[in-house]
Amino acid sequence: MTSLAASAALIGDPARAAMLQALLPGEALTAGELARVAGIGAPAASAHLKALTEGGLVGVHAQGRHRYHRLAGEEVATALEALLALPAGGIRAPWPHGDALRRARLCWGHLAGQLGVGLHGAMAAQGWIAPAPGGWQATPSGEAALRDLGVDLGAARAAPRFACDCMDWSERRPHLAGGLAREVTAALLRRKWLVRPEAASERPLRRRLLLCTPEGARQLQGLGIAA
Amino acid sequence: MTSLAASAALIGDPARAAMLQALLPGEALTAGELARVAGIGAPAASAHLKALTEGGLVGVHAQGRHRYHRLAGEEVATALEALLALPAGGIRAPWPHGDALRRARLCWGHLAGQLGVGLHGAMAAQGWIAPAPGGWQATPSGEAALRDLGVDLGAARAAPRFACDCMDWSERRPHLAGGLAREVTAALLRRKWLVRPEAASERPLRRRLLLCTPEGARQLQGLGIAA
DNA sequence: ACGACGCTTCGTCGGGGGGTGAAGCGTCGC
DNA sequence: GCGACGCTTCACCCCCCGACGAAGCGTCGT
Repeated sequence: MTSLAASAALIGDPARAAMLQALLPGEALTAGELARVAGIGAPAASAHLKALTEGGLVGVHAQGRHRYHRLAGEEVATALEALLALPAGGIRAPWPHGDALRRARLCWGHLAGQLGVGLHGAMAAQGWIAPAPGGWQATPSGEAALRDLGVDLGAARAAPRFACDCMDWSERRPHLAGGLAREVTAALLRRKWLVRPEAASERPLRRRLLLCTPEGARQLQGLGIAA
Repeated sequence: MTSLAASAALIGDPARAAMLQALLPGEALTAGELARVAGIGAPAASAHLKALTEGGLVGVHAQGRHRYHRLAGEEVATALEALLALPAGGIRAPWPHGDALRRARLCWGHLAGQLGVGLHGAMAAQGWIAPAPGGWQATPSGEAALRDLGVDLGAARAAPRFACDCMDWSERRPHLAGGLAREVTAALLRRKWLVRPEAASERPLRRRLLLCTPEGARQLQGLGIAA
């Protein structure tokens, strides 16, 4: 079996693909979480994760009775994103976890989903951020606008990365990540433009759900972010 | 089935992967050629090609009783290259077609394989070529050196693309493509540094084999190309 | 020390997908 | 027009892979 076929076959199983997609944002997830994401039982998930690990696509880190899995490297994320960019039969498969999660959710503490991608585009379009080596920097006018929004730029700069792209698995386009993205998200939550649902379900994906308030929708639309 | 799993599963079959790999350089191949490359019968190849076409990975062009297949687009090549860059079990699978083909072969009329990749690196390292939008340009000193080699730069510039990168599937690194690469290869063949084997086998891959003469190995080594 | 919990391994089963051979269809060459 | 040729479709078979249940192992909480 050639290397190409082996790698692709590893990703090509629906359960493994769901796991990898869940790992794409960079978070490390436990075997149980990945089993629920993939919609399979623990034994099947264990077998899949073993295959992914032995295939060099996933790295494992044992911590107590949990085993945390993450993508093995940058090339793996690159390959997954390249595959996500393919037409795949021409029809975008419906995302099984509902529209709400696709609309807005947390990804490493920052906003992802339609709103995350929209926010990224709007910030770039309005000149709040400009490309910089390894990511983005804030422009002077952007700093002023962000401060008006209540963003703590000092906290944002304290993060290891100020602002960089993070592939959004539901939108297939990058949203903003890094300290800036986290602080912007925090500011939007403080302003109650976004809220976390009351009863966070036990399902890991649901725990990341964000809801956009009517006031938030109005304000974000005013900033040029498509509702 | 999510889009990721569907695309990857399409590539993940050994026969389909072999076909896609054969199409990676950009050449259009007939169903029969692809069947031989994949080592399967015509019916199986037909089914695989139908799946690849319906999946949007491959495009078809009927010409007489032949049906020519090529990769559907740039994104497909990108995805394949990203997958080829993965460790795939940590071990590079042995290339079943022998070392000779990996060492030097034709790819769209230009040199590929170890020598192709090495030539590309040497030309860049010695400042013969410099990055340009969409590919490479020849520097003044490079033009002189190339003319000394007997390269017809006029013919090279007449090609639709002068010089650009082409992913080398055996080396996993780019070699030089475009009009310049084709003319350089022609010059090396004229100088008998490279020769085509006497009896070109009927197997399509063997038809592209190039052999490096002792004189050629010496000369190329003098140019900084690893033997 | 005991049970609860997370995860893995083993054994077993079932379904789907890839393979071939035979047949059918359209195109090329004499 | 006839066979040769390239390719596709059809029917069929078989193997492999992924699912689950039960059991085992190690870790955490009390």
